[in-house]
Amino acid sequence: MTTPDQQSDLPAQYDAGGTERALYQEWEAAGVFRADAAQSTRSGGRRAPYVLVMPPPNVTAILHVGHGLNNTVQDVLVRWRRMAGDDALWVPGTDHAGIATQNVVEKQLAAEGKSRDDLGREAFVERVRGFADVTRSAILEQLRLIGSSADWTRTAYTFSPGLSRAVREVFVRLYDDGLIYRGHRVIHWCSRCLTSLSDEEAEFEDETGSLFTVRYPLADDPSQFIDVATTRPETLPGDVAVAVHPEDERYTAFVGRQLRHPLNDVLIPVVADEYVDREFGTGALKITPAHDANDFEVGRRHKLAQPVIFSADGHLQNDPADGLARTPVEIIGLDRKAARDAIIRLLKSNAALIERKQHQHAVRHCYRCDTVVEPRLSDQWFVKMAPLAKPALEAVRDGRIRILPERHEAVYVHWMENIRDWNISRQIWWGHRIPVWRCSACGFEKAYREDPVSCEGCGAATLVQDSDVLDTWFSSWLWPFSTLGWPEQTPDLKAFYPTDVLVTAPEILFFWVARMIMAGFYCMGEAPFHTVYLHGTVRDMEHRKMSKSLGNGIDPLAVVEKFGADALRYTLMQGMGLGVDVMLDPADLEKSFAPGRNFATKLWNIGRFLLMQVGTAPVTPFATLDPATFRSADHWIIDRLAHAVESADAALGPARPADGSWPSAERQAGLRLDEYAEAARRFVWNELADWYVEACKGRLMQPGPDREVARSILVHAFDQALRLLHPVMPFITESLWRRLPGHVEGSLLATASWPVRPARRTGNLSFGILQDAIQAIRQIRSDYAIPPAQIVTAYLTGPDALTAFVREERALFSRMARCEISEGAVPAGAAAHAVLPKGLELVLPLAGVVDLEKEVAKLKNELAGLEKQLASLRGRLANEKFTSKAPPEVVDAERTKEREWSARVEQLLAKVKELGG
RNA sequence: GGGCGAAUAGCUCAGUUGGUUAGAGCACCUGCCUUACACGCAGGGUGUCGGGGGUUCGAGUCCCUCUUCGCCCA
Repeated sequence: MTTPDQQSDLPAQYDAGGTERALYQEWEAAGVFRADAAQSTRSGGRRAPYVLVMPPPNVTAILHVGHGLNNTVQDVLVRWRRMAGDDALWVPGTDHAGIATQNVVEKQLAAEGKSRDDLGREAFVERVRGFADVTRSAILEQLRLIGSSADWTRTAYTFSPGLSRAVREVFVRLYDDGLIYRGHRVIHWCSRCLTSLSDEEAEFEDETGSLFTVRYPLADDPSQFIDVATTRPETLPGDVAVAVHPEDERYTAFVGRQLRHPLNDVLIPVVADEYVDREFGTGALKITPAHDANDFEVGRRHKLAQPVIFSADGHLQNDPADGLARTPVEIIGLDRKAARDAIIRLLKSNAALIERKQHQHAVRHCYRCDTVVEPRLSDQWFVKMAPLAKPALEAVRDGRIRILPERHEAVYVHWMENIRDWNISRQIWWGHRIPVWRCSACGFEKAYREDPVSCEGCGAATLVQDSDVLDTWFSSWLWPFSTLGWPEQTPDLKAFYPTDVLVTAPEILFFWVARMIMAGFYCMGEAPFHTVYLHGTVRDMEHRKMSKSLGNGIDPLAVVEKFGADALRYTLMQGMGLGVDVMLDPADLEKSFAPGRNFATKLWNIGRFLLMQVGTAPVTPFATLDPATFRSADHWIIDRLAHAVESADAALGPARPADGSWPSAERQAGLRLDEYAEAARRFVWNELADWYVEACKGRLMQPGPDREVARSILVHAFDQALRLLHPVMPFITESLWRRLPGHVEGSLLATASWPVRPARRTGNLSFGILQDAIQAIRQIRSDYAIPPAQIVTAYLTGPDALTAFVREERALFSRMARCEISEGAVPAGAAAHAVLPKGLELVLPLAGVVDLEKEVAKLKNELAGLEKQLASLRGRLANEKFTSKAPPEVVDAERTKEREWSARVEQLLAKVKELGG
């Protein structure tokens, strides 16, 4: 019964803002998010470890809705497993983001009119460190506002002393194993960031450029020439040869002869090389070894010079080591764009430019600043990847690691099979400095775990440390174990490695995920996780990625502010099929987040009503109820609960492979967060609220044993529903759960047990008949526009067992259908008819309202559709080929269907006849 | 240029080894402020499963082909 106290305790509107912060603090204070290494089964404890490592956001980042999505997925998983009794750990942290962070600070300096060179390396690094220390915690703080239940006591940072030690340790091991080498190679160079980039950091963008045809005359006979096609005339000064295909008859006579370069008169040879594509352009290729990776290889094969004709910041020069004046004086010092225009002019004046036409091609850009990448010859440190890739490839092939959605596995395998060495040098200052020292006296070189004092080779104190720093990913690839203390053999490392699921975006499959797998095998001898879950991207209504430059982003904290964290989380999860992008409208947050907001409000109202109806008096524990005292609705809701728990479990799990490797049947199972959210929502809204709560309304008004059964089951079903929903809507469920009668002071839903599926009851499941009857009456009411306030009367015919059952539940029936059941004989005259399964019929005499013709037409319409289907079904059953070839169970099912349809056709025919149709 | 994938309701997507009258959410239409909720309740499916061909007793599902689109890689 309602008490004034409770009503004031439960405001009509759920106040997310006033609730969430306090609840979060309560969880943290209670240590809910802290994992205990000693409890892990790997440490002799009794709980299975379940571990996620958070993809570390950049220190420069602020929370965007992509982070919201990524972290909500992880939080749902970790909260689910925590409730399921696992030793659940979610490791949070941040990434020092070398190039990005250095760029931000350099911009700050530029605003002050300074450069990093003005400060010098040490002071600059200190300045960046100061900046990063301030920004680092901001995004983690924001993650708390969306409810992330990460273990903040274990917060990691790629540039912390501990993780830096891990970086140095793995560098030295790889160096000593011969897997790190320094190479003189053509790499991707960003002439704005002044650093090299890995293949992954130099991203392709399609561009419309030009394809130029340039004429190179023979040195000893200027009347003969070769026309060469190029997209990059600015590299012409660096040409050292022209290559043709050895089997290209057009050029056979030229091979071995000298050409006069049209720009600088330098003599260059014609070489034959199979790399040349005869179909492309003129079939002749200019070779610029220092500014094209393929040309570099061709140059090596033919022992050609490698002049570097661009300075580090992208201006034309003569290579000081080359000795030849290849670059015309008047264009020295021009940047690449100006150089191109100038060279085109020069070629035109020499009549050497033969043709210029539009050309579509993919051009690499710096992933940080979007500058066009310059291939450039330089000394860089590389990791030899093939040996590392081998076990990482095997693990995915044999199912120790699965990648969801499955199609990404093929992408992974393809990349791994064609893996290229990894350029890990960056010519910047913010990052882990390469721990290699070289003796300027004797040339001795070695990688050191501890800074050396003097040269091991000659004893002189002339060691100099390499000036490059490491690619940031060289620290993030250690993340699953460096965060747990590696290379120390810590209790955490023992208890929590390997981790379970890696949740991230597909864009960094190669950058990060693949490399983590390789590092896991190299350092730990074991895969770092058994599942890679690649989720979709948040996009706007035009399917564009959300980005700062487009201004189409959504601030998740604004959403939290407006609708609460639960609304944000639920909306993201319900819209997120496996690998499917989430579409949100930045211009209309109301509409975008309506699913979460509406459901949160609905849940609050269900709770409010249910708790008021049930009251505070003690409730009989569900487990002690005697099912013999259940009404049909009780059996039904328990059955629906069982189904909901089963669906949620099937959508989320299995949590891990049973034997260390995924059997093919489970390889793509689970992690359907949208299906989990929908299963829980359906139970709460469409079953518990729409039917069961309504069905209980009458029962709760009359004291007695039946009221106690209803109270008990209401409380039980709602308790289970809140548990089911807690991972996706942690705040509102927690605040409702503690108000349930019988709640033990101080106990938290966040640590309550995950629902266990009740045994499916085979007993009384006849509630469905009532639902059919109620819906049929509602439909008739709607068809004839009967005002809701008007109570109608129905006459019941059909098998005795069914009519008796409906009469037994007449109170519920009349409440939900607003329809009384009459005991008398069906009166003559116009009436509406509900023809239900199993021979049950409801007749509603609605004098003056029912249109007999309309009624007959409705029945005939249904009859026509059914007869058509039945004819096709009978045709199939009459086909001897079908009955002999189809599996017996299929044929049986079709026969059963034929009987049911026939019965309904009979019923409808009789009805039409009765109505004189 | 190479690889992977997609095309099902207005939108975003499910649809298991081929076997119900092809489903869900959102949107939409109609009627309702029915004593928790209009951020709600009740009722309603709005579809040539991209086109064509084939295999089969049976195809949204398998094969071929065409068209369109997306992603990754060079």
